[in-house]
Amino acid sequence: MRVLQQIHSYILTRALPFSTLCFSLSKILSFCAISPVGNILYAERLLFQIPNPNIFSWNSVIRGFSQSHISATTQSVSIFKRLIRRGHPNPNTYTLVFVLKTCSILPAIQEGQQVHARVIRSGFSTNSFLQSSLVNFYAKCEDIKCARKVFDEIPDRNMIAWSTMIGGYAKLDMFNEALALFGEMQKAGVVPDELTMASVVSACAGLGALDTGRWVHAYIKKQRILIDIKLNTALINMYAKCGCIEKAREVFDEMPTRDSRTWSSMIVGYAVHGHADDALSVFAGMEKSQVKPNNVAFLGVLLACAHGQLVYEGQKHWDILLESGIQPSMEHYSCMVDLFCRANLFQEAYTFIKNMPIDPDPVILRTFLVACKKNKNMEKGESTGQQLLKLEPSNPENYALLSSLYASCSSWSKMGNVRKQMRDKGLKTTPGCSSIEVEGTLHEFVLGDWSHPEREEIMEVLSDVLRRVTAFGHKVDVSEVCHDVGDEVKVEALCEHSERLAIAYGILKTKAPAVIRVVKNLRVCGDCHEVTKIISKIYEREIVVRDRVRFHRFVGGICSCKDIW
DNA sequence: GGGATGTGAC
Repeated sequence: MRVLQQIHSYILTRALPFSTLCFSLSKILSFCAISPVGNILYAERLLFQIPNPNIFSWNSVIRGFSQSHISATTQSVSIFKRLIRRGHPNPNTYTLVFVLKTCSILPAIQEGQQVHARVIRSGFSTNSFLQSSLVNFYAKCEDIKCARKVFDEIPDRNMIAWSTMIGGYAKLDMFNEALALFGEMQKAGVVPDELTMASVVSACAGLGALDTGRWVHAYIKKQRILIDIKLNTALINMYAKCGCIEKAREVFDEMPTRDSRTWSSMIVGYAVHGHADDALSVFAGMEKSQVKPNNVAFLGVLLACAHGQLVYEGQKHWDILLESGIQPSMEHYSCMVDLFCRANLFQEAYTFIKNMPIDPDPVILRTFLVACKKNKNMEKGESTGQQLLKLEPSNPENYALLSSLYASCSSWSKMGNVRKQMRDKGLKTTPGCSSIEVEGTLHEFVLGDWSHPEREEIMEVLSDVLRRVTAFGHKVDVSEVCHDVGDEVKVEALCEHSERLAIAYGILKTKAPAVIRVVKNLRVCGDCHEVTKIISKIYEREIVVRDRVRFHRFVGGICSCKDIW
């Protein structure tokens, strides 16, 4: 940089002709216009010293700002606007690609749309770089329909265009669409690269589609597609999300180098599988290999401690988090509250929430409300519940939780009141739902829906499971679930959880030593894993329960109870 | 002379 500045002053002092000056300065510009921000600011100053900067000079600065730190990105668009106002030189395809990139990062929807119009007006519509850039821009702005429209209008789509569209779907949780398009890409005979495959693997993870995921992994190997850190990380995540934590570990172990995302994926994978000790040892390994733990790694380790009821370890890692200089997010606070609540440290949870520097969000309040219910603490529970109803008056889970608090304290009239409020507002809770794949067919179990053709047999297995688990010495806790029967409000002691139905079905349908994989659409409790281990011993089946809480964030905290069985 | 696509989360 210093050398470049010297060359710059040399050019100025020699009073070289304008044309030479412009050309030399644009060379300097292209070098300067690479991060960090300081260089780009220098490049920008240079740009406006040139009497008639050519398009290359403009492009260098626009590109430089689009690749720089996020805070300087808007500068990229404003320099483009300045170029347009001047009226000369005319932006070329490179200019528009750089601006579209910026618009997709910000995102700047209106500006991007104007660039799109300019692409058409300038007759650049057939430029493949601009086509992909436009698809990417609309996908990043979450206007997936527009992205698809641009994509469909490309006559000869190259690999990047396919890859961009597939990635766009995957980012927006449209996993089925992503996989379907990948199928079409193969039909079209276009060979994907490792970036395409990362999106495809991530789509399999999102769907919990283990069979497809395995096939995709084999395909990557067969096609000799480069498996880099990012693709490996996506594979770890996919296997972990599909309930195959051992395979996730295998991929992890075989990696030559790992970055912070790789480590945190493995930690989170163990955490959600209830393998608290493994999560802790991977975290320790991360520190040892001198990869700085990021916020997700801490999130994973705290989640693992909460699930495994490792209060001491959780608090220890909370202190490490504070020392690391990472600003704890709401999610980190949420994990700590969950940690105390699951361990039944009611007072600690209360004090922790009170001392938080930010106001607790609804997830934390729900977690605490469940703890209030368990401790039959009417006073704190009622105020927490009211706080929740104020914050989220349209979330049925809040009403359900408050009413079950009243039920636990036998305040039937108050409970009826809350239920009535809920009815008057037309709110209904989403029932828990779990699914299991048996011989290629997906069976879904929705709580309260007993229309399954084999319900009698499932019930038989279920009572057998309950009897044998109790005999094994595990304390079977029965949760109270409120049921509306017409106008009459009745409390029934039920102990229904949808993953139990799915597991029972798995036991009914398989013979030892089958692997039973269940995907639950709500958060799985830590205790569930413990009891699942017992069942798998009794029935000689390997049972894996994975949750998909990512898609149901709004119910966070609702399963924060120990009484899964 | 410079350009488009990907991974983790309560």
